[in-house]
Amino acid sequence: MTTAARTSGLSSSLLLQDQLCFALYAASRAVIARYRPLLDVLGLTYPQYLVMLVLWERDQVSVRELGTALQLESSTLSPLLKRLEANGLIRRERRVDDERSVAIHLTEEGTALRDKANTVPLAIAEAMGLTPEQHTAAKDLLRLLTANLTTS
Amino acid sequence: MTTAARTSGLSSSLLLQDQLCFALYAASRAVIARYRPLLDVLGLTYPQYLVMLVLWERDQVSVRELGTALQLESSTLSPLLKRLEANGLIRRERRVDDERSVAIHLTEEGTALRDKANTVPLAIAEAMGLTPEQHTAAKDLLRLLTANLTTS
DNA sequence: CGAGACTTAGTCGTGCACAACTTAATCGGA
DNA sequence: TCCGATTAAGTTGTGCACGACTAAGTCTCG
Repeated sequence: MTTAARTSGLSSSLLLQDQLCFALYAASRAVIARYRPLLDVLGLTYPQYLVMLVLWERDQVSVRELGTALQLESSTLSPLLKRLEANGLIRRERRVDDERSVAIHLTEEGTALRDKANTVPLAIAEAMGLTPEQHTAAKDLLRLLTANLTTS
Repeated sequence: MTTAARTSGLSSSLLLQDQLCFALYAASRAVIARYRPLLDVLGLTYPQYLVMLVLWERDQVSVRELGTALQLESSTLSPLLKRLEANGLIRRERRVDDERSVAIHLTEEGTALRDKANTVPLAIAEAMGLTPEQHTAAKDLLRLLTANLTTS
């Protein structure tokens, strides 16, 4: 343990409750659990919902672009996208200009689902029960953390 | 959208990057990805590591107690514990006083692994790159968030 | 031009995560 | 006492996540 870490109070113990990593893991699952009943109504899982968020924002994205946005591998996305296609929410088509690439675009049904999803973010935000300041602080800290962990 | 939410800037948009939930999900996976190479050396996955943390803290816990500590179902823990047992780190024995319950306890090998794991928390804390204040603030916010989400 | 390097999706295997359910043991009150 | 309710662990099925790998298309440079 470095002097800096010891004097700063940075946890280097093996106690579960000391660990930020566990707080993160537990919080993430708790949030997803809160989403579940709301997303069940829409016929979506949580990762599927995230894919739909990207598509509602910008249609016609490649699998690779989705992976960049969500930080997911094609080995995760390919089966997930197949399920979304089987459920009639998206279609997948090889790009004409680059046949390695697959363009994902919304069906009419997929586009329409956006209206039903409109109430979800606020319902979750309210269930989180954080003040606006806490909400912003948490988001900023988590983004910083992710950036630190992925850019080195 | 309530007036409070609108004026406070609480996100009710469907933009991926606005969402605390996504920041949380991405950060959690980024942390686990950082752990992976360190835990590979110990022959553990991340959830297995969490179980070992509990056992290093207090041996002889039931599956139920593990589930309470880690917020995991027996349907997640039972197969995980089987793998830990197959790897020689733990043993499972039915309690004599209550045969519904299974006591999990460390083997010699499982106990010994603790020494090798000692360097892990600090390595992760340093990779996170947060100041002690940010680290504490993040932990506190995530605990508050989890508490709010699970107690209502 | 043409061969090797690179890129893009996708498959496969392993290990969570969780809902729904089952089995077995224990408890608790009439 | 005994029987219904409760509790503990485990099974099964579905859907991520990710590493390792494959197949096919594109690029690049000699």
